Amino acid sequence: MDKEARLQGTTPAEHPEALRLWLRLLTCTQLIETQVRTHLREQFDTTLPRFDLLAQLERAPEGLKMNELSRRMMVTGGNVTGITDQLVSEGLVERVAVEGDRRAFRIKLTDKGSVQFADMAHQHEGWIVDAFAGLSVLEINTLHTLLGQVKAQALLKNSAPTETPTLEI
Amino acid sequence: MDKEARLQGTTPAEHPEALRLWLRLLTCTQLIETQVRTHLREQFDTTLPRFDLLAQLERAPEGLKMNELSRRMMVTGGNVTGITDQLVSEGLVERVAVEGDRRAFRIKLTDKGSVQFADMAHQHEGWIVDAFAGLSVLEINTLHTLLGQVKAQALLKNSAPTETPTLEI
DNA sequence: ACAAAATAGTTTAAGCCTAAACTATTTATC
DNA sequence: GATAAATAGTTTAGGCTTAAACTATTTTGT
Repeated sequence: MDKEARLQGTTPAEHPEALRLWLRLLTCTQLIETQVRTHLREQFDTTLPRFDLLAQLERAPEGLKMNELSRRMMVTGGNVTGITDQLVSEGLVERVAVEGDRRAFRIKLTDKGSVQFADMAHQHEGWIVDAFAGLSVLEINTLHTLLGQVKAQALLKNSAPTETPTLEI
Repeated sequence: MDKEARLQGTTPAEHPEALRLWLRLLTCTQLIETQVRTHLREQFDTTLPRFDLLAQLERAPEGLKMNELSRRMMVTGGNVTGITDQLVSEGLVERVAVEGDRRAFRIKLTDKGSVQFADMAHQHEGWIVDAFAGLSVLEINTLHTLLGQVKAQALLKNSAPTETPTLEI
């Protein structure tokens, strides 16, 4: 928390627009997330974090190390350990030893996991398209661009001086 | 889940923009939320759900019933029970009997809660202003409007046929 | 009036998530 | 080479969240 940030932080009720936007952003995310969670539970008897982990692995055919998964999913390492344990016990992912570093290993999708994820991902895309069905492609892209600026600003603050999360593609 | 929604849902990889936007929306919300949680913990030794509950009460001087709090906070009743219990034990809110309905009561801010919240809310606004410091007021308002359309669409789907959440002001 | 249904709120079991402390291994430094 | 520091991952304690089952009370329908 540097001095400039603290000064900004103490400015009172001067920008009601920002607060209003934040509440709306939160509402939108929460509404869509709730829908996705419900669909995942009802149609696939699974959860969003499990789906997220599989989605990360699907884009990394050679597998990912735990700390890489943790960074990309933007959650703590301990959290990834727990979710991975479950997916391993369900036979959807596996831990593979890393050559030359006995501390680490890579998490990889199994064939079973790969098949199962493909089905879920297909449905998932439909739910998301539905969620934004009220917007034109142009509006969607405008939103994406503006949120890009929000993201850039947030990354400045969000410590992690060495690396940047890549939840997104 | 009506037939039309299912048909839309099965449309494959036709709108990559929607998925991309969703991931970015999620990233932005998560980054800002993490910052707010960290600030609340470090500066006030409290949590976001506790802050949220107080914020709802602050706008309702006459207090709110549990189901009303639950609806506005967009969380389940059981959740509100737990958070309320803590805030009661900290002396920040109180349960007040409702005239003529022995099942219900109102949750109200205590004087202590009111004072404590005022301080937090002031800081909180600063953190949020900082989070959107990369955008002009015009851009903030554009985002707000576009997200309004997202919200409207999400509310259509999000069941709750009788009432609409009001997390926002 | 009374039984059935609805409503207000709580409890329970299970999963998610975090920060902090921990183990094991590797890398850096002298 | 021996020690210190850094890194990879796990464990632990505690809080958040949910869905479903539960208690108590009120409303509805007859």
